[in-house]
Amino acid sequence: MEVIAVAPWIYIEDLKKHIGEEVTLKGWLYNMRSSKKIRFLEVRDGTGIVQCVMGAGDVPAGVFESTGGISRESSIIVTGIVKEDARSKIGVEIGLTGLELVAKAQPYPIAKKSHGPAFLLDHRHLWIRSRKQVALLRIRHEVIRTLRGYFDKRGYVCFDPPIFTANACEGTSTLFQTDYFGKTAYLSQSGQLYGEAGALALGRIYTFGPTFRAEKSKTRRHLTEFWMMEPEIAYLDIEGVMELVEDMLVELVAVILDKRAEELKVLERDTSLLEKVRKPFPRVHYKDAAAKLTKMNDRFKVPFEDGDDFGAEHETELTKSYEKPIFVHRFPAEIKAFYMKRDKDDPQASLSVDCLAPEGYGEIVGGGEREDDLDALLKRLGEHSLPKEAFDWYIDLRKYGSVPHSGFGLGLERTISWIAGIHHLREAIPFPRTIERLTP
RNA sequence: UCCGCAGUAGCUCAAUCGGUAGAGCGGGUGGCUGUUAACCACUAGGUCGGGGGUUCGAGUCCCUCCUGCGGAGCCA
Repeated sequence: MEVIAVAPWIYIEDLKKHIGEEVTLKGWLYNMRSSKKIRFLEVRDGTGIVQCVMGAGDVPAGVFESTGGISRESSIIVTGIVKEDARSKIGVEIGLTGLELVAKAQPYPIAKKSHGPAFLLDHRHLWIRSRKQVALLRIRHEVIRTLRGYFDKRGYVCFDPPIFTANACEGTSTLFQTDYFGKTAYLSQSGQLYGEAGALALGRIYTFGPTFRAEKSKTRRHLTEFWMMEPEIAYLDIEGVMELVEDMLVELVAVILDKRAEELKVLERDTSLLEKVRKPFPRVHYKDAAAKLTKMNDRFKVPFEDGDDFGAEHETELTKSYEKPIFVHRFPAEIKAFYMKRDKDDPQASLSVDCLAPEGYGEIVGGGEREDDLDALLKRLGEHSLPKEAFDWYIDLRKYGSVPHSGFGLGLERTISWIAGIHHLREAIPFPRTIERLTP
């Protein structure tokens, strides 16, 4: 076909800066509607979708006719005049002057009408081209950029922990096991212990990377591979953690509302609920939360008892009475990891805190103050029957200039799901890994 | 590991009391100058998840296995 690529190549997101000009777009055919003498081509280029109008007489001889045979998702390069048009969803459309077919696509598996989740996940590599998935992945990018920026601006150092580890970090979750030159290695379930070493070296750090859990969880809130951001700060206490998490989430939500408004609209997110994410977030003592839940036991399938960890239904019920994220702090030490510091005013309680997102999205942040006393830490390791040798380096941190320190872990996909208002975590990551899914 | 739901055309689903397997989308062919999940006509497309059983007759009832989904536990 004819190539008339003299006009400058631009992206669809920048079209409004070029009204009245002839431009070139390089992308793919998202959809086409045709009649005898006019065709409407929806062209996408990764930054947006624009409708291109081709009248039979607008393009060189033969181009109009051959365009009719172009299948969805064929790659094309088009030239045309950018025009303002009130009928367009994005305010502009293109009057085509030329079209070059780069590669014709075979019949595209993803239909314009609905598909089931299994089919879509089997075609995830193509599904990510769809409008909503593009919006979600752009929000994911903005969340990552904003969170990193939040800590970078405040002098935190990005500190990358190893992914291969020799031992179970917390001794709780089931880990993925792999052969490491004849030794057994595990895939990291958290970078936190390494983050503590980093905080004592650099003052305040954050880790950001993938983590792995071999739990056989089959729910929309679980992946076997997910991303966590884990800040760790020397000389910070539990109150400081809550202030930090609160400030971080308020900034994050504000930035996404501002910079990714278009994407939230594509996802039909009710942003009025996000507008309410302002300081302060309610701080609920575990004891008060437990008392509240015990009174509501008639509505639970699994009754709640003081001292229990929250189940999903308890968590949801607890957050229902608030419009913004809440903190629940000072969980019983017994149900928390060995490294949690005890509350000196209540030795049964740990200086731990979870942040629960509203609308039933559940725990997005968990953290607290770490045990910094050598003897207490050794005692905890014993109580949890963890092998002391494997933690020698971690114990060292208490021998050489131990300080009170705190940190938290933020689950990236859960945070994205909440902000974007999506039903299932698996759409918040390009290629989700679940118990039954290793491909694509 | 436990509980629940589902599996019918490439995809999404329907099929009454057990009685000749259908529709929409997608594909193909043709029509249409403002469509926007475009529309209209025609057309091709089926081992009803596998195995066994009941019955004159099974997509439908029974048993069993497989696969997927949702939830619980655990967690972010």
